[in-house]
Amino acid sequence: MNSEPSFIREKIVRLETCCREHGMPLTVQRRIIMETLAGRKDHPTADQIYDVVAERLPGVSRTTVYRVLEAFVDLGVVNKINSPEAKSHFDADTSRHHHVRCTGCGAVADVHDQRLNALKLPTEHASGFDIVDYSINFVGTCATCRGI
Amino acid sequence: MNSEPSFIREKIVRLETCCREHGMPLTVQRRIIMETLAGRKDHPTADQIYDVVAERLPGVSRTTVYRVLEAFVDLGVVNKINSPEAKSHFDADTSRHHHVRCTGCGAVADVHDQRLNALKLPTEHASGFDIVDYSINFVGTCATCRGI
DNA sequence: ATAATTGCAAATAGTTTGCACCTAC
DNA sequence: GTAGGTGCAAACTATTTGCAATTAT
Repeated sequence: MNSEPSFIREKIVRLETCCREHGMPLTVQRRIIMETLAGRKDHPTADQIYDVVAERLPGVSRTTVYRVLEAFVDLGVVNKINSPEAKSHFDADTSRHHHVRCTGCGAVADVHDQRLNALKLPTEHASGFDIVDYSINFVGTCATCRGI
Repeated sequence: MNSEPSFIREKIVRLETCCREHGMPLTVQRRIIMETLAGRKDHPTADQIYDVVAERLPGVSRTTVYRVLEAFVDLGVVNKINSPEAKSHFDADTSRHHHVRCTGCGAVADVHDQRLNALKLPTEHASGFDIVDYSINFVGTCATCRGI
């Protein structure tokens, strides 16, 4: 219908590089799963991605979607997001950013705020952890759940 | 063997109050599940709690442990912790604190640091969320996984 | 007394695995 | 050509549900 947005293209290019570096073939499945995930601003579950992918690629296996997403996480091109629900959510945006979760409906939105990216890492923490990164989970209520 | 540590007693007292306020009977199961969870510094899963509780209370049902923990979360006396694994972890410490997760083995430790509790909440966020709280997930490597 | 909770058994949701066939390089 | 990926069916893990029996207040 129309040409692909540039941020999706960039993600695919990065994936191509990554796959080549790791001797992993870039299959149709991998390409389409990445295009699908990169095109979304929410943080879909594996199953939600599967549903969309299955339309463009009839016959894909749910298994493949799970495996490919896991592979992307291992490659570092996709992040797995913690959620109080049982299922995993995925995010193709691997730059440092944070999330707000609505206590009402569970919706998640990104929080991009430079001031939050300068947190001083607690180095040499008491329990002996070597801390390298962080992300903040904000908790609140979304506009819909506040009844606005 | 010995008397119960005071922080466990305090938790139980708080639970008693909470149950009374909500017209919920304080059953043996609830008491023991709370004692078990409050006595631990790691962040056990429902199943891990079940295993311990089952020793003191032969015949408890796994179902009950799941239900009771969920009830505690609803009461606000226990927190459910997000984890990249499929299973939920629980924490009887509901004061504001943060967590570090080891990328190697998945171990989680608490991070208590006053300086991290003064973060300015992004109010009236672009996406219309009303933000009321937050917690920080640090990511790093634990001493064991660093091979120390 | 009685309203709520518990235990059981069975169901469900999400995810993983083993293996034969297929495909990108 | 060949290493690695994919699809299928079945297994598995974590969690939930309906319901009759039980218990705290």
